[in-house]
Amino acid sequence: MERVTMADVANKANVSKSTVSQYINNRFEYMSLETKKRIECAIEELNYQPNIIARSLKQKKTYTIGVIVANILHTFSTQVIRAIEDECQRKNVNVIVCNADDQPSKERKYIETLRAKQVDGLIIFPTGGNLDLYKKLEKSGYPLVFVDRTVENTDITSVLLDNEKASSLAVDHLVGKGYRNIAFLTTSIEMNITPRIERMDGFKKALQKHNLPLLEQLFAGEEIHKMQEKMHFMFSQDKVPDAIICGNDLTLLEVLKFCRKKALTIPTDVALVSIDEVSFSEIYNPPITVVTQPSYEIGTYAAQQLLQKADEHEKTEETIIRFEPKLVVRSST
Amino acid sequence: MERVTMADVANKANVSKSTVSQYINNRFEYMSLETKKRIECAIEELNYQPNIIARSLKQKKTYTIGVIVANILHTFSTQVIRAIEDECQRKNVNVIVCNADDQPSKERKYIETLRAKQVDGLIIFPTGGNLDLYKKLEKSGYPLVFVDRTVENTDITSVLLDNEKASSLAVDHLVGKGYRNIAFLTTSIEMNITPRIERMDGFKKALQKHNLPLLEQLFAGEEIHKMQEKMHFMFSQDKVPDAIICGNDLTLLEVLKFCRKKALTIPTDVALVSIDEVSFSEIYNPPITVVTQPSYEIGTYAAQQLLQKADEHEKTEETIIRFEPKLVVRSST
DNA sequence: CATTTTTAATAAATCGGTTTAGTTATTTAT
DNA sequence: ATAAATAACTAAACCGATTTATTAAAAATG
Repeated sequence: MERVTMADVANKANVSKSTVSQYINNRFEYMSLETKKRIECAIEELNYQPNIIARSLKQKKTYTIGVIVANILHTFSTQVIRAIEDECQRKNVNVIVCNADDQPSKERKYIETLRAKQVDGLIIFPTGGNLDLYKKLEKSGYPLVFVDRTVENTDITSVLLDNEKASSLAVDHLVGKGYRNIAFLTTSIEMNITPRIERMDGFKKALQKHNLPLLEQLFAGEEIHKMQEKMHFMFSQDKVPDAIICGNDLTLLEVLKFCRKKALTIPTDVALVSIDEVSFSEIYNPPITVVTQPSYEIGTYAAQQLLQKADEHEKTEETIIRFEPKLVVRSST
Repeated sequence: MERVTMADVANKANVSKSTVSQYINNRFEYMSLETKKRIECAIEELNYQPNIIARSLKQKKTYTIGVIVANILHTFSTQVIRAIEDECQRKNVNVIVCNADDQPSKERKYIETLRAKQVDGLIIFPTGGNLDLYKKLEKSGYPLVFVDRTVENTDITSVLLDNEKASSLAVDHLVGKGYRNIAFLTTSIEMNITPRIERMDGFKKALQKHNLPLLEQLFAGEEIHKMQEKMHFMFSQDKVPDAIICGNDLTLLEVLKFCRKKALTIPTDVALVSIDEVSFSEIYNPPITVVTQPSYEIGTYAAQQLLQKADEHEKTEETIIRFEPKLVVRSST
């Protein structure tokens, strides 16, 4: 347990700490070959490993970034995180992931502890509930990138999907297939969460584009545990939907649960399109048509943006970067 | 960006750094109420936040643990991680999660960088490929807990499922339902990975218990990308399986893919039991019978064990802790 | 009133590195 | 032969906290 320090190495090799430090940082210019070898041996023998904490303190860099995800349960979140981690590993940066569980208070706490831990920057899937903090971070020039969602009244770089287009792709496809009573369902839109709002808007615009009526009972943003009830209501109206667009993966699960309960056959009783990919879309009976996000690209791009900011400490010009959704047609439509 | 330090607060409040430190650590005993208030104000005004890096350096504690998961793609892994994070949050400890991607070299690298980062302990889903390092850590008394897998020739605390029982539950159930040609399929068993080996063994023992023959062609541990081929082979033999036990969730996905390709109806053509829960088991057509692990309990327990070791720095007595699997019968059998 | 104890606070060492400004000794240039 | 340049190092300050030993003043005790 007794850790070996640089001083121990210096002693053993009969040089000063400074020289060992030079060695550790691969600055061999001012060091004889003989010295270099002695240090090498000492490190080997003592099994020395530098204390990164000490280095971080002096250098004011931790080579660590934080990721605060609003809700880790979304498949999209996990994929983006995966991409961020890969990109950071390439750049030799560590990642600490925190899940805010959709609670602004948790998000706030994580932002604060991660800053206290001196992480070099933050990638946040913002809950939207901490505008003051976001602004404070922005003003202080702290490296910050938003993913999946934007926050109004800030100029923080945000990397996200062209959500309206995603809805439009789904609607175009369904209309093309002859469906006319298209419903749109998503998780709660109370909190002004970008993708939900934009996908809903995109849905409405797309319906208008096709000259389809906008029926109140055919779209809803509802909390997950009230969704069954909501669908029950939808299907008890006179205009029963012949197709449903699920605003995200969690919604899809609820819709499938409902279909199973009501013994609705897909796609004959009702067609289904999910925005966001799910693990089982290909192997489900029937396989499910989805609009996918390029989540890996989004994550990679976000990480690159952040690392660039953390490195150069300059603002990058663009503030909102949109990625293109893609329709993958399967048998649920 | 210019960070406020304790010295700044001390200046503003007209006290020494020491006193501010006492304040930060809630040791108000030797401090007048007046001083306390002055410090409070100064902190408020300057918006001071302690630098945890500096604290860690002195205290030799980072209040951070590392989790190195062999393969993050398993549902089980993500659930365990979730539990670990929850437990650690309760104890005000941060978690850094790393994915070794089943590669011992990556695992080694992560162990080393996390140690260099001075994390207070490690929870590892071991790849099994770094015995020397495991032993070194064990010998040095470094807090360490294994999850999901054990490693032979070490006495490192391991928290895992009673895997043999899991297989036995599945077999008992299938035999009870009248299935006789039961196949067992899992991902590669080359690397001696505990759950795969034990589940396979459990499967064989259970067959023997029921006096069923052990047919070579009805069990396999195969790499994921060769699995379709393997199943093709299985189903081209004279004794075609009437039931398949999937050794884990990734295997289940492959089996379902195969069933879809070959238009096999579940459970009439072939019954299915999956060891490990998946997100879609309830909503699949048909819903899938699974043997679940108490992954949340496993994760919580592992975290508790580790935090205890990190705190008290004593060995806990038990080395292998097994949790009970549970059969959840659905319509795939 | 002198002495001890308690209270309230501080100076300085420390953690384990990095970095800057020197210091020798040797070599090269003048 | 002397000055300048270079090679090969090192001492000491520093990062921002914690902690130990110490001090000065006030309060309690005999």
